[in-house]
Amino acid sequence: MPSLCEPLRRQGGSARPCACVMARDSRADKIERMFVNGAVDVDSNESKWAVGLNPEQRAAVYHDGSALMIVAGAGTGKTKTLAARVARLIDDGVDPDRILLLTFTRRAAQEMLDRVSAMTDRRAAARIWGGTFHAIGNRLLRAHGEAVGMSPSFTVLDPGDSSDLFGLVRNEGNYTKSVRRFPRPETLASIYSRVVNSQTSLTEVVEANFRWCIDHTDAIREISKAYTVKKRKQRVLDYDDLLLHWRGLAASPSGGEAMRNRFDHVLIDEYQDTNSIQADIVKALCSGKTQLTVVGDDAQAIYGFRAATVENMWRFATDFPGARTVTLTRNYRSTMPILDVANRLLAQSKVLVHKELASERSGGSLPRLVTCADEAFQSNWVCDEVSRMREEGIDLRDQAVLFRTGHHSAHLELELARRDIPFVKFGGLKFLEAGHIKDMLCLLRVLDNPGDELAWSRVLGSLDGVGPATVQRLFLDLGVAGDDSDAVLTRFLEGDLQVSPRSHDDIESLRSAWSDCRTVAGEPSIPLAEQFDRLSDVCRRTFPRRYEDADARLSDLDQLAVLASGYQSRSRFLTEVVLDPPERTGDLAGPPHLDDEYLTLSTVHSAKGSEWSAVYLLHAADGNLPSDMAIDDAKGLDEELRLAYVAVTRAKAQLNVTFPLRYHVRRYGSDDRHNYSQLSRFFEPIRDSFDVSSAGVAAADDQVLATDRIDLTDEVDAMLEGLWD
DNA sequence: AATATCCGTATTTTT
DNA sequence: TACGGATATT
Repeated sequence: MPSLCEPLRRQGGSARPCACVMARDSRADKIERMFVNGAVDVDSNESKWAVGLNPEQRAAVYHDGSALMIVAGAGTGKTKTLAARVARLIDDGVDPDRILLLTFTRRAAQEMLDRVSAMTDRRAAARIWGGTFHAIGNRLLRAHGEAVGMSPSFTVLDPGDSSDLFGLVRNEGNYTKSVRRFPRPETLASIYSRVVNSQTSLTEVVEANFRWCIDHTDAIREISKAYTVKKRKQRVLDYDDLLLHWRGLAASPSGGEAMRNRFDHVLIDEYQDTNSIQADIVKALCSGKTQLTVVGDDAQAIYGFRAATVENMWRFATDFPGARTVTLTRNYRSTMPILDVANRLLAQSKVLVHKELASERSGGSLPRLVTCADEAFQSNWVCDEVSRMREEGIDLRDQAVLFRTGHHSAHLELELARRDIPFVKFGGLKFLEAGHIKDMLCLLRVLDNPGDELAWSRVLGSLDGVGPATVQRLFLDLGVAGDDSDAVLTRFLEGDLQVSPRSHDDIESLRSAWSDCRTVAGEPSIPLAEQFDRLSDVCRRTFPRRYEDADARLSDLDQLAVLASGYQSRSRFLTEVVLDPPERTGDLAGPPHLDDEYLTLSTVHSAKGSEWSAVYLLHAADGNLPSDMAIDDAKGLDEELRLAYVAVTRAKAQLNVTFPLRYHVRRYGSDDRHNYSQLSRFFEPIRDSFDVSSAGVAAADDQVLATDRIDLTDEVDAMLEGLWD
């Protein structure tokens, strides 16, 4: 729908359209209040996306002609601005199929698209290309990869698969035998990934980030090469390959032209967390007439470990001559006392030019800093406080507990469970890592790509009476490593297999299920949901032997089947589930309870982009935040500081920072070895921005006595008991 | 050749 | 705790 500003906007970026919209501000404010109250019955002459934008946001939304970088501090309405810009483009007549919206997570993409579709034609919004770099890369490679000699039917390896493949290569050479402490498969995979993503030499990467592996550099080089060869042969791509091949496609003469003309607008969120390969892709995409918009905040760059570099932001004007920069500093999320903490944290940075955030919200109570005697006091304090806030009307959904690493919440999780406070944890273990999930996915993967060695070995190894040696022999007999992968499946289904007699039943079950599900002439014979049913039959045979809790795992498969029923094609499902696995642990634990009240537990990394009324930051102790692994390195330390910044800026009204004085040294095990810790060096200098208190510290001596009394009583009782004999 | 059992060792963050 | 690796047992 054409807005009143249409003719003026065409002139691009002038002050006049702004003035024109500003004149309607009081009405816009009223409409925004209606939005907030859930009344969305807006006058149809109003462009919904224009509602409630401040002058800087408006400038970003209306900008036209050159590349645009929006520097958006925390809570300054960057999602709103980007979504409004996309909606404006659509209303201006840009073909939504020619708009590409790249985000950091799938969740962020979905949120953005939801907001866009609320502001403009819903059907148009649904046609936008939105997703992560990896997901979009996957989609484009399947569509255009053939132009550069790629098979469109590649399989995507999840990070676990990559590690397994490294493990395979690692075992084939005799690396582990010669020397002690050879890097583990996951370590090899992360070194490799780091090399690829940072585009620096292996020697440099090992020296800078994996010093403890330095003696094995040559072996790592060999293994990495062998890993690459294996991937190519099996027609599988890992996460990094999706970016590398996309870049290759965009740079190639044949594919590049199609890429440059594919989109009219490319918009990228969280630009501070892109790496140099992603920057190359962006440059290739936007070298023609395509218009680029990026949004980012160098103060929130927290993915350096993944070779992301804020340089991409700092170099933006050089990379894209004539680019315009718009800076958003008005914070609509947090109260000023919270922003004081954020500002004072950022002022400690050695690398950032400090930008002050100013709150548009009045009032607000002082953030609290709580020194806890130990983890138990910390968990108790948080649970008490969460419940108290809930009684005061702040839903659990509007509260979150944040921490630096996944296991920092372990103790709290137990206490929450004990008190029946429901929670979900983000950023912990991925369900893809569960063995039984992999079992099922591998059954599907062989059907999808019979050249996939990893999937074959997992499936074969799960059969009764088949171990490593038999797997090896079957590989040879079937020619799994050969060239014609489809023939491999035929040989398995129809050929004579040399296996022990006790394997026959399992093999027959597998053959029968696979035959029913097999793809014939490009078309699967039965729908995906039925394929799941048939393959579950195989799992029903193998699980009881392999897993103690076979029943629970089988019912997980039912959940997975529900997830799968949303997809028509097997390969689509496999790819999506690898690129976008359910994020919350427990997603498969029971029926979906999305509407339930629950408290959010999240790593700081996974909390990026979210906000809650009340935020609790746990373990704000030196060695945890900053992590002790980053302490020697100035760059790493600065990233930890930004992590603290991201954490505190998630809070809207109530910020609580806690740390236990006494904490267990060992992550595992039940011994009582512990250390005494100090408040994080980031928070120590700004204590006076907090309301400081403690939990259990003054009463520590009493506590010890109380414990002693209990022990003593037990002893006395035990002694007395002996007397009755 | 497969499976059971025991030992020793783990460095954060995620697409 | 959990997993890889080595050794013992079926």
